[in-house]
Amino acid sequence: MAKTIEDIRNDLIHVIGEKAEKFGFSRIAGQLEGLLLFMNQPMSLDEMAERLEVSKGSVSTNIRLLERLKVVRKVYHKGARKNYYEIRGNIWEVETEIMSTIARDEIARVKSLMSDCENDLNTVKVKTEEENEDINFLQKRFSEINDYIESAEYILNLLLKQGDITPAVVKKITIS
Amino acid sequence: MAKTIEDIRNDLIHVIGEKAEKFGFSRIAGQLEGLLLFMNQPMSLDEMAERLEVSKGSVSTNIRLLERLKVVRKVYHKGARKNYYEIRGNIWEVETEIMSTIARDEIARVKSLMSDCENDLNTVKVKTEEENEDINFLQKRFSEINDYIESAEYILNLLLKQGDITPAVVKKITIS
DNA sequence: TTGTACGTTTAATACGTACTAAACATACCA
DNA sequence: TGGTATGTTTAGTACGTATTAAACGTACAA
Repeated sequence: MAKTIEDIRNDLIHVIGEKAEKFGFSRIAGQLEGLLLFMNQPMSLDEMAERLEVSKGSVSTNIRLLERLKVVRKVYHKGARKNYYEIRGNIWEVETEIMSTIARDEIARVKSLMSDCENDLNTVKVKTEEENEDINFLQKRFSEINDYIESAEYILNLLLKQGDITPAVVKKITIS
Repeated sequence: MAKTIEDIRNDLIHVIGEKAEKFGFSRIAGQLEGLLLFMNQPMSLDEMAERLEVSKGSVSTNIRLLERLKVVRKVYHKGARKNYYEIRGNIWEVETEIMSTIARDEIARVKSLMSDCENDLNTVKVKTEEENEDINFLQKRFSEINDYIESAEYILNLLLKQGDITPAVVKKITIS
């Protein structure tokens, strides 16, 4: 028995839902992204809830998460009280936006905490030779981490500086 | 009251533990990575369990996960029956290994499922004009996704082809 | 062969959190 | 003003899964 278009759409939505879970988002957030990616029309909260068979509350919460992440945006229908949402760009734009948001947040978190640890380490009163070795070792690690963070930021900025990255542009990336 | 070196090490282990959870690993897996990163000596299962105050079973399971991910490796102590583990490289090597593993696995998964969906779409019997538009739209999306995957693979291969990526090398990455 | 020291596996539990249903808030229309 | 249509918040529940404790397997030593 051949699949219908709706069957295939369901499969696609499911794939994106699982992808979302892998990257730390809820299943429904991913399914909403998938739904709007593979429907070529904006949808209301009620329509999305009905289509995915989930509660309206979940749709409300998760669609606003996607809005914050710049994955979807509201689109205004003339004389309609409902909110309609659509995907914000093509797949490349959406995915890189998500990725860079995750990366930026995590880099900021680690950076701040590492800085705290480095400061703490400077206040340690060294008594034994063993302690001294320990401190030197940790300082070597700090230096590695700082290098790593710097590199990650470099790549991130490189990609973000380009306004509109396309697959064609990506192939121009080289290590000279 | 100033912190001791062990206090600072605990903070560091905690940071890495949280990082692991953000990227879909268990807290203990991350804490083990952190522990071995910030101790400058190999440790046995029992030592790790005691130091982190977790069960030995958890350490066993999670350390083998880290071994599979090439984050840690066994190191043989002469005439010792215990297994000792140490971190497998510097922070850059460990982190990029983890990242590229995650990326490679997810790319493979999506690639295979998308291919299935594309095949299914070709078997759909088109009846209405509306259905035809739907199919064209989905095919446009497939093409976007394939481009995206191709780009991701390009970048991944670029990084992996270099045997030993260092922060200095990263700064040579440019979009020409 | 038996005992001991280790690593692994497993059954049960604990825990976080996504999700739902329902109450609530708000805006628009009659 | 009241009534209806919409979106949001929240308290409770369900569910997945990380973790533990204990049983188990295995290899070495005496």
